[in-house]
Amino acid sequence: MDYSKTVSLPQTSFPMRGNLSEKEPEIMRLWDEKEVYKKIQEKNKGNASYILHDGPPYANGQIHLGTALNKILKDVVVKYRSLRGFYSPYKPGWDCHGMPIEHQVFTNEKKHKNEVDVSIFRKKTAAYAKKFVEIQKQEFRRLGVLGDWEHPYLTLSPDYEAAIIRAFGNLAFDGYIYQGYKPIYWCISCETALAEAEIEYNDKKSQGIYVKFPVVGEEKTYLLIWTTTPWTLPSNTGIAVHPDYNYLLLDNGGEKYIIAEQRKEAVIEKMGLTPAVIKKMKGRELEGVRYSNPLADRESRVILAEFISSDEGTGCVHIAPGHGEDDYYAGLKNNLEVLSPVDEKGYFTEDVKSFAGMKVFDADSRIIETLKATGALLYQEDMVHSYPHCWRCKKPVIFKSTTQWFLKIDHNNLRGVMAEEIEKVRWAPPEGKNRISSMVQLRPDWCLSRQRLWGVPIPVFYCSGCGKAIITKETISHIEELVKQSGSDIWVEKDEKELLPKGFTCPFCNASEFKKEKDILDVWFDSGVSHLAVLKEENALSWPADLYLEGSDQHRGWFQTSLITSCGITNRAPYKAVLTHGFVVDAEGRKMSKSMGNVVTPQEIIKRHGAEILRIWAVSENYQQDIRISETIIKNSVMSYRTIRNTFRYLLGNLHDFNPNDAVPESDMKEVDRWAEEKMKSVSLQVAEYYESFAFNKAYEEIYRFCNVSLSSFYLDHLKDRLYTYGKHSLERRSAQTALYFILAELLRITAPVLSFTAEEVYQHQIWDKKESVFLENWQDTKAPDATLLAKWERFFEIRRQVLKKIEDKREEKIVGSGLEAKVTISAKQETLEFLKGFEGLPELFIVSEVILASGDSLEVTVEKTSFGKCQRCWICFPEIGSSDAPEICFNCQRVLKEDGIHN
RNA sequence: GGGCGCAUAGCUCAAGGGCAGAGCACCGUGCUGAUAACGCGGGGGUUCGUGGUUCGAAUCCACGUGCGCCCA
Repeated sequence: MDYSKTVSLPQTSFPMRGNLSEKEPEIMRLWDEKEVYKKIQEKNKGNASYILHDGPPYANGQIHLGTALNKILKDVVVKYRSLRGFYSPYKPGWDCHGMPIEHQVFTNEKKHKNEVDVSIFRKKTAAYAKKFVEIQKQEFRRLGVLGDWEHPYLTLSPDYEAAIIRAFGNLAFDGYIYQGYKPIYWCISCETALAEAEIEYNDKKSQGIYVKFPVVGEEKTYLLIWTTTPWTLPSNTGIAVHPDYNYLLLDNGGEKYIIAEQRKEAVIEKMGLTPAVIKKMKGRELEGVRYSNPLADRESRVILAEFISSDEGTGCVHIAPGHGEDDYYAGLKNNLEVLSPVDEKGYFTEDVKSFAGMKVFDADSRIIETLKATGALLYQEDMVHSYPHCWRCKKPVIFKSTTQWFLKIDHNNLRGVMAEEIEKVRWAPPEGKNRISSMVQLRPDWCLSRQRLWGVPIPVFYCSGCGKAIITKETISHIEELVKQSGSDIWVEKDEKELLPKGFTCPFCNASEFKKEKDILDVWFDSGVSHLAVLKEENALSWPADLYLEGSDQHRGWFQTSLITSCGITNRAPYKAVLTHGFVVDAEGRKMSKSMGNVVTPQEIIKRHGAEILRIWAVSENYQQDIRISETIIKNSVMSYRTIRNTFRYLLGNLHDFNPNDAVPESDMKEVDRWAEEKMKSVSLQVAEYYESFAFNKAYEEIYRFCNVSLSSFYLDHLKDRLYTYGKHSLERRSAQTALYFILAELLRITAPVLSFTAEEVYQHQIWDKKESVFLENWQDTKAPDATLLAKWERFFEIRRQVLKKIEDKREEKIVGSGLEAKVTISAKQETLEFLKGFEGLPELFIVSEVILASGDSLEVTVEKTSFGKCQRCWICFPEIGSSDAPEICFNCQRVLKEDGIHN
């Protein structure tokens, strides 16, 4: 007889292979159709809330692995919290204004800033941004991220823009906003001021020149300076020396030079000079020394500064406060004049007589010629150095001074408030606190002005009568209202009369004619007020956020801009905790770039393996460092996915004829089944702890090891006999199924935050009572596991390992094949024997046919081939097999067949 | 150039002064009632390098190299 027909083998329609790239979209449809996200919120409404505020990705281009990683991590956090019963809505957002989009649309249109109708152009940039919002939205959803995708926040929506205007107004009323003349990065090609974030450093070829600045009143005595930007020399209004350095007066046969002692060797060697030292003095002694500018009819003086390098130059530093940040601050301290005789396109203005009309970079060589001609040039060399470039057009930028709007960081002790608030925030990893602290300590005022088209206008009017800037409660709330109704385009489309309240007159001079500001706000201001525009505006959300979760670059970006606006307006940080992750790099740890050809996209991984694999990758790496990705790493994720999937399949398959009503009370369960439940509980608690502390890789590993080690290699393997060959309704089989059911339900819940698609797929395959989605389940508050029981079994596993090893030895000797052919003899001390006797069914636990216990001095395991015959039904060897009572199958199986009504 | 951080098996991660470990991959093997599945066993390490502290260093210190982020 074919006894395989009489055993209870696993049955399930849950396929072994995931076929994820096709299956996942089906599951997404299920989530959509059943409105799972909405129902999760309804389920948890009224409970304690946990708000993760989404940092808005920039609505430009398709998502990359970095954005995918970020969204997956956020999703894990939110799903975990939601399963735990927290009210944890997730409202995704997008950053929609700004230069990259503007630049892209200009490129598409093949037009320049000055050739477009601003109003029409802004419609195009808006359309462009919205297009990518849709594209990215689909891509994010494809990752399995649940959220309020129907109602995301967009920084270009009228409500949001109105919130920006209001935030700017509030900061202005409190005195944080001022107009300043200050050097800023300026791209002469894009004709715009650039934020620090818009700068990238690349190598640039420059002329390094050594220039003699004649000391007034001293015959043929010169301060020797070194610069790599000759064009800034006409704007020189000071020379800085370090107060503590030694300076030398050198005699080079007629001419005398002043340079720092530490720079002497390097400088004279380069120029082949052999001067004599006439005098040595401290830098501070030089303060106030007057000199004349070889390129301008101007006298200036020597100042002191600490930032002077002893590694390059001459120790005498050319200061042009209009063309450099250090220069600006040094000048500010010493009351130096700020000159910036350069127009928006980078041409010298009439203020520079000899070079007016020349582009600054072109002027370099003319200036060098002039210096040469007048004998002011001592030395000249080509050099390549790291120099700031525009991130868009990749051309070198300049420092240029213009009138701009600033947010003052030291007003109202804002810097101090920020420092205090930083202390209260939980930074993960903790290094983040240090990082943002030092940045906040050192950061300059925030330049908010951008000379661009695509953004929120700076809501300021200038009185035509007195020229003063107007920012009043009246004007701001009027503009805010207009923007709320019509969007910020109204600023461009309407004239001043229409943008101001009826009959508005200048509070300073009563005039009634005004000019509106043309600049727009830095796009970082947009996202920097999201906590106000989104968290404070939406009833469903709350402020401050429980968590911000972004890449570590946002210490300088969003974490900081949000902190500034929040502390400025509310005196508090907008977040309670900040979690950061590193950057995605290739297999060798190098960053991905098109030119390196090492870019991996989420789209291709999803297509080949499914989003679930990407989710596994995201959580199984230690995301606080750089996160590598490669074929091998993805293969690893695929393999571990299969293991977990198969575990689920096996659980489902062995529960096909089980109903929760069949569950056996705990007191009637076999001890090993109780062990399995206790083990599950301990894993579950551990995993919750890991989720709680954002240690997702540890959570995943815990789950994986449970499936692989506890279940697959021991518990499920040993259970086969009981599940397959015992009576269908027997207590033994039901006891096992009771444990399996418990484990399946628990495993689904703890796995769902990560393996969302698969958990849902499994959940839908359950045949008993269930909710519409696994995400509508509630995480059970697990009781502490029975530690004594777990410890007892740990000791058993030690012995089991030795038994398995001995069986393997005999297998190599070709004495046994299957473990069921083995007879195991364990000799040990009495205590150990007693311990082993405490286990019911040792042969089943070792998956062998015979276990003999014998006393001995120490633990010793011997294995031989059993002399019994093999039962044709359960494959275990029994002494009765071959006898007339049991020619083929064992007594147990005979009884089972009778019980189950099967006759042979 | 400066600040912050990272570096342990082919891969992902443990061990934070006391024998360098797990899972995967790989190799071998068993089973054929989880079968593109499952079980068992095995090999695999200059703990990035150099120097120091220490009875003892992957671990602490210094310097260096490589990589990443941020800044100049």
